[in-house]
Amino acid sequence: MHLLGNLNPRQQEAVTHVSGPVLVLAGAGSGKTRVLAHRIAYLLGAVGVSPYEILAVTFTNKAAGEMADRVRALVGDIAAGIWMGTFHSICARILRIEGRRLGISPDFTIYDDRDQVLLMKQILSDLGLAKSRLTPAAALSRISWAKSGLVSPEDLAGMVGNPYDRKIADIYSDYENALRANNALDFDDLICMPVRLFKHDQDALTKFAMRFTHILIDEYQDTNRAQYEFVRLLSSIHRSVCAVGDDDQSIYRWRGADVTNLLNFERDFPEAAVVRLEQCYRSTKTILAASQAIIQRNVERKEKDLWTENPVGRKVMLSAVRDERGEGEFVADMVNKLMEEEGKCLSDFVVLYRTNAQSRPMEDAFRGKGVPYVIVGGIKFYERKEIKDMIAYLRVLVNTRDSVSLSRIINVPHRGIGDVTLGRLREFCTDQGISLSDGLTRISEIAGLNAASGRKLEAFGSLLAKLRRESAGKSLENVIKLVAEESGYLAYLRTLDKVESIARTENIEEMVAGGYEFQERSDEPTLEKFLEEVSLVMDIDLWDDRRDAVSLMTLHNAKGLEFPVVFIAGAEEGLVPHHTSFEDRAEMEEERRLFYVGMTRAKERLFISTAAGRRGFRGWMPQVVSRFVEDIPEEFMEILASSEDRHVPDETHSDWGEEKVIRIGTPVRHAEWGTGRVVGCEGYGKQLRLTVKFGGGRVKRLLAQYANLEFLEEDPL
DNA sequence: TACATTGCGATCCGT
DNA sequence: TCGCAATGTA
Repeated sequence: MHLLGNLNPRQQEAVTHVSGPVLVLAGAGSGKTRVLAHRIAYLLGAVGVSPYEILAVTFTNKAAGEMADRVRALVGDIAAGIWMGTFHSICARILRIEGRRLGISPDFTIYDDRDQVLLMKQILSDLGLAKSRLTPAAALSRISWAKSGLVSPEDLAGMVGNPYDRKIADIYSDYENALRANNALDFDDLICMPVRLFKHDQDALTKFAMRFTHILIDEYQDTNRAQYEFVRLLSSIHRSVCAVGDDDQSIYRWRGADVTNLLNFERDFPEAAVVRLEQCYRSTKTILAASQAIIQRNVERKEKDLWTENPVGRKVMLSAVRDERGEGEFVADMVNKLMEEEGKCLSDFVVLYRTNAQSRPMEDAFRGKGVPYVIVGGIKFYERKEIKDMIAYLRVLVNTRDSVSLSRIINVPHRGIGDVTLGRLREFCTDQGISLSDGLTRISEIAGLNAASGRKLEAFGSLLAKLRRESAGKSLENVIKLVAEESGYLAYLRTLDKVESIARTENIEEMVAGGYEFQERSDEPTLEKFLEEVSLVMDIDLWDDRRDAVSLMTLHNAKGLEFPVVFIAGAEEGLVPHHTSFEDRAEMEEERRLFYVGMTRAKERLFISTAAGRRGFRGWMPQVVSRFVEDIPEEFMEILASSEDRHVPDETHSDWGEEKVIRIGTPVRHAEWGTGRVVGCEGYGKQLRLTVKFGGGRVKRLLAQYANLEFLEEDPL
């Protein structure tokens, strides 16, 4: 039958075991996406399950869309109506329907981190903590940790022996009240609130737990406590959960993900079948072996035995470059070379890095060499100032209680309403227990307000009333146009200098187009749904993999993707592993998994580059090769010598002995091996180790102190 | 009281 | 490099 065609026996088992819980331990490239798609198709086509009964959770919205396409290709339109999406989008959907049971109005706003910080600043200043060492972001980070672990303010306050948390608990409590007053939810709320609903409202739980006879969850290793609880509750009746994941690819611990959800699946569902997918269809034998050598150094992991029938392929290439510019040039040159010599096309390549800041020099090199590229991530479209402003207007139209958005736009464009006037309005509203929006209708009652400021507030109030009146019944596209025009925002942009003005006006036009596109595509093209989508889109969702360009993204964004040729840039101590992880063994293991995820994205070719130094915000910093590279056995790796014109600037030196200048590319002579070149440099001081490539292709790793190397001033080659 | 300017500080990963 | 807070100016 075609629903099982081309699946190996393990995969078939994962697809056809539909009578109870299944844990699918899926190694990198083992075809888990196919398994999930086939399982859904099998449920619909062979078992006769209604699409209405299926809930499928994916890690990105993009993955959900692709899953839907694959299922449709297998069984056709009977797949329509499946609930498929990320935890956040599925939970938002549940809350729009059932939120009222928790006192959440369906027109709630979703606050992103910028909104959260603005709200938190207000709270800290109300508590007299504005000048304290506690930053809004730090408080929010602790609160987010609590929420994603389902820890309430009371729980947090009760945690013994932590005075810091006692203080945070008060802030947490105020923060929650403020969110409710604003009719707003943060990202963590989207998950916790349905959990709270299901725990306290048996009717609501029964309704959904009865409905979803089959639940599938991808990337289960990266679920957090709240998401785990959500799944546990929803599956409490039918117990038919199919969890797919790989503990070696858990890379979101820092965001509250808890890999024990995966490791303890069999404890939670003792009747579970466990299927291991260990045949890798993606990578060459060499890439697989090299990546296994690295991940096997982790202590906290399940042992697995991945294998492949793919060819041996080429060795992993390590390129030692001078600095970030040299790295960019190396990658761009190699892209050109492989396109010319091996017939690769632009979309075959991806460049992966640890931090978004690394994209800049990479872009410069690509632009300089005329290689088309797309960047995934960085500054999001919806985070641009003018777009956030427009969204704030739209939010205020939908949710009149949203004071964070209202504060954002009350003086944008300039209306002569400053901090003092806004402060008086805010104070009045807090006293009266009303929203800022309601306060605008009672301006005459506000104490200490001069007549001019009062009139300005009045004018802003009537603007909002007018926008509300005129937007009623209009299409999404026209509402956005209306707001841009009537608010004076477009006129304001025209007063800016030319370049700025044009770029930002274009962004607003792009947003109008986005609104039009949304209303064409969505089955429910409301302003609420549009704002929800805008809040929940991920950078990777917007990435077009068919576009004729090299992709640039972070290692995190690469999860779940694959490419014929992968470049991992910045394989250096401090980047991967990131310096913030040095002190913590668990975090270090996560860095290793991250590097592993990057390596296993590659199908045919894997390039790793490492720079001798980088120009940071404090000038030139010497860099050291990542310990992960060190763990790749030499038989799987080939070191590319750097070209002759690459030199480390003179200020770079080891602190070993006298100040010797060690450059990538520095010529050396050894009594036994003859002349060669430094192609890599690791460690500091007495630990300084050099990788030297000698004539005849011999590569030696040497402890510099004892190597008896002669560093040559003149290049003999 | 609002708005422009300068200077400083922080800068991982992201729903 | 960029965004924001303190400071200066209208």
